[in-house]
Amino acid sequence: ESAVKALVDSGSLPAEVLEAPLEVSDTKTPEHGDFACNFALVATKKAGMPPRAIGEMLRGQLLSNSEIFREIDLAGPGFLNLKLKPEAISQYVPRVLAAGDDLGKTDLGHGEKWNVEFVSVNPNGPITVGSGRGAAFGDALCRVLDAAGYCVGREYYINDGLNSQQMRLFAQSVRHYYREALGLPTEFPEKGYRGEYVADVSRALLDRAGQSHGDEPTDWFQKASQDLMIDRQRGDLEAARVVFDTWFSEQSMHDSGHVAQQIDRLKEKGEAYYGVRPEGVETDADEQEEVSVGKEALWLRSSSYGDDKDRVLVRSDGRPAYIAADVAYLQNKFDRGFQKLKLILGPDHHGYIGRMYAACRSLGHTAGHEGEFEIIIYQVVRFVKDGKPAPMRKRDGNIYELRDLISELGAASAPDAPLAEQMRIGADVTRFFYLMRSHETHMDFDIDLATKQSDENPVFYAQYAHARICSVLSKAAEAGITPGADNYSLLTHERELGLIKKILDLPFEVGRCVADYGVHRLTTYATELARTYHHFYDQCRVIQPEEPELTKARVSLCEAARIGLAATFSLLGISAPERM
RNA sequence: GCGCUCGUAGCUCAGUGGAUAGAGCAUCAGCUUGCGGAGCUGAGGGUCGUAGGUUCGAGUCCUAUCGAGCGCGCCA
Repeated sequence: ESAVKALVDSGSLPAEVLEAPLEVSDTKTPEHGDFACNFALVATKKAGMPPRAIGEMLRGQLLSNSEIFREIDLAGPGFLNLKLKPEAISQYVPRVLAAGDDLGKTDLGHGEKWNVEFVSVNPNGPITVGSGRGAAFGDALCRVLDAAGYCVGREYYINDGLNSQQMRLFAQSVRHYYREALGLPTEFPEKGYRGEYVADVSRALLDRAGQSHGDEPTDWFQKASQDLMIDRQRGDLEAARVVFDTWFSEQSMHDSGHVAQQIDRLKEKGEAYYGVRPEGVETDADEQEEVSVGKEALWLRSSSYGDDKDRVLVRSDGRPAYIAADVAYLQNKFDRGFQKLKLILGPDHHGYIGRMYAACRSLGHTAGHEGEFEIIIYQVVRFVKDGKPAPMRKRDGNIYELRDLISELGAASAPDAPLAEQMRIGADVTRFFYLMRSHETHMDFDIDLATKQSDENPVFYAQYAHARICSVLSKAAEAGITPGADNYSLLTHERELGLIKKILDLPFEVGRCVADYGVHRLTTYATELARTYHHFYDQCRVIQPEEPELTKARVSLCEAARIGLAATFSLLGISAPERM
């Protein structure tokens, strides 16, 4: 940049070129040097000169007053290929050692308070493999945001509203099994929940609360079975190493009057009105009946904030609709001091974005990628098991649970290991597989393949590199050599320098993940870093008694690579084993 | 019908408007007096769905179109 300025100052280039963006990027092939600069191409129009002429001037300027460039080539249509002196690269090794576990951390976020809500599965079933993707993605994103200097609150919203029809149906299903176990007259509710876990809940209820509740109303069963289900969900998520700071109850906002308060506020602001469904919109039979009674629902003016249509806030029978609690919940998060709200939702929530953004705007807040509130949708993951798609619905009783996926993958990878070790490995593999793909792309998760081929799993490839380094380091330690060297300029081998550059990419990758939430890049990075280490290891023998200085420098580089791998694993929520 | 997402190697998928589009798996051929061979080296494999457009330059941005998935309730 200063080189460009100098050229402008000296009159060689017109001032307009300062408006052109200056970019320096990695190169794809080694012969293109360490970094490439396309400025000459970008600036050619502004300068009114051919790109190669600009490039030549820039090259001369950079070489004349720089101590870090070894060589600069002008290539192709006008790329500047910058080659750094080895010392300029190797000097970063001690900095990585000094950073240690903090490698990759930045202060991009300046401690800004962010709320990230994810998973938030209704408390009427265990965590499924479908929600597992959201769990792994949300958790990894939080880890990345933490590392980037944001103050992150991880939140789980419990849909425990007593007016929820789904939850009432679930409670009635539990009640049926409970009464059945006691021999009381009962009938399975229409469209009730049939999964095995429903009977589990009723049995747990018998254990915990005793046999005297057969005549309790649905409310009682809803509260009791919710609590049991939430405990189970929490356990499922912990098996995947996903933990939350806050488990927030929807019902608590109804109880405290917060929901009613926010509804009143919207009415006062003129954001809501009483009325019947607009003409020309289809209504079903039940609704016709209700409307004919002459009662009116309260509508939110969401269409004036970008939504397709207005939404019912309070039903004509006086019960608040689901979105009322959502509005109140949004406001509640802002009231708790969060500056930005992120909501991670599954692929069946596309239709949700418009109304939620509208609701947010009606509260006087901004929404969207740059706004105070943003919804991030992850795409479907399809599971193939025993050669056919695995169903994940809750009501057909055939649930594929996240917990089972973890234990299956763990058991397949290490059949002889103790259970705890299997669960650790299973969590590693499960998380890595979920995170390998961009959250915004559809993905297939082939269980048969993941279990059969687990030996050649990319997660083991990366972890193996870490274990290998640990082995080398302990071997070095036996010989009295620990990380830390006097002369890092001995690191001049192409693969040594390549490894250092790859380690230094980590903070850059973290920054990109924050920008577009593409945390899957870290799995790619982990694989690349592991490969770069294997390449180095293959050609550069680390421990050489006859070369004590070089050995010390290389041991230090090994430690730097270990730090880089461990930091990446930590961001992904994957373990960094010292032995495999 | 409307909206969102996706379409890249046999399969699953990476790819920051840049140079010869990459990885894993699968297939084939090699590498070990030595620090962990769960590794390394090499080969084959591509009309980036299709057609236009934007520009010095498009897998990437825009438009259209075809195909696949998901969503569109006074359910949550």
